Amino acid sequence: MTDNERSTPADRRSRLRPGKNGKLALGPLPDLVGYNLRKAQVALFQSFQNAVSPQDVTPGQFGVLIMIRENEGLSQSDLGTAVGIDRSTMVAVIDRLESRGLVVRAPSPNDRRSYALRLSPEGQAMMDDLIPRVQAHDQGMVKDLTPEEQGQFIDFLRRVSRAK
Amino acid sequence: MTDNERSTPADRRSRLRPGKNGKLALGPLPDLVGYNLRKAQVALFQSFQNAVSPQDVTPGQFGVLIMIRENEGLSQSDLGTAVGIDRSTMVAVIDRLESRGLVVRAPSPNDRRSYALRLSPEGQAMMDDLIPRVQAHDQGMVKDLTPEEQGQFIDFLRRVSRAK
DNA sequence: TTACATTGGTTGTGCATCAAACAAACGCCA
DNA sequence: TGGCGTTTGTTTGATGCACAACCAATGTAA
Repeated sequence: MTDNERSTPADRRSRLRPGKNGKLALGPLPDLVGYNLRKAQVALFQSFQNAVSPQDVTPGQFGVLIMIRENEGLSQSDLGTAVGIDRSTMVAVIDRLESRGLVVRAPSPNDRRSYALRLSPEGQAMMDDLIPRVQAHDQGMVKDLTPEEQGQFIDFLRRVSRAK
Repeated sequence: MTDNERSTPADRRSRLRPGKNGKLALGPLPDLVGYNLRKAQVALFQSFQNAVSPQDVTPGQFGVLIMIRENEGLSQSDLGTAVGIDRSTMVAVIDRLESRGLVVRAPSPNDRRSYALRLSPEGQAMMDDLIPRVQAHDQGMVKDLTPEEQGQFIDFLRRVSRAK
């Protein structure tokens, strides 16, 4: 069963090592929505990295920065709720953005426990540069879909997100 | 600019804290395919966890286990290439599956550097149980889509994955 | 006002990911 | 047969994310 009865080196690489030929069996995976969703997300993530370089921002960080930009003064917890990540996770996220000089943790005027987050001038400048590039990249991701299909696609994604 | 000119506690929570009302501005995010893709993926991930409990397998681990099941004896590197994760990442992934008794690292008969991975009997039994449940869960994710829409959706996802 | 519940941020743990560097093993070729 | 480049698995260090436990600040109700 372990396909190891041949001898020549060529055979070992070409026929007995299916991985080298990209001929691995995938079983039920290709028919699963989840598998294809995951693959699309991975592809998007990687090309996103490429599109925003040399800024080195992840899609998640981009979302966080957008939310801070659009809602100045919000707290880490509210931000986490909005973008769907845990508030304890948010600590390290903001740590990194703050250490890069993009985000400022100002004391909240109403609540001494929380911070009022805002973009630094550098963060604002970076986002002004980044947003159009991210939008262009996003268009590139669906360039093989007609405008009508693009609308359907986003609609499907939203309906799947809601389907718990 | 920092919306902190009001006074009453009620105001602070109800009007000055948009997060509490779910009324945070989202800026350009909702129109980005990537944002919606990401959200759908998060939703799927969480409901997947729920659907396979108490087995405690992530979508990524499920993919790895399927590939091992369908391609007995493949190496960690080939497996990583197939599922799109780095071979250094694969070390810890297999470590965990092996420590749970699901996967066996057998010595490769041709190559003393590599392992021939296969499922243990426990791993096979678990997958026999898990695969139908994952397929049912997958159907549940798209239950709000008509069969035709489901086909379109998977088609769109594949085209997006290919669009580098 | 005091006691209890809730909230905000932090720390610690664990998982998943990649890049870089390395030793052992392998393959090719002179 | 030997040497050299390549491949495999590993380790280390970094980022990213989740959850539980914790403490301090805040809110609320008796």
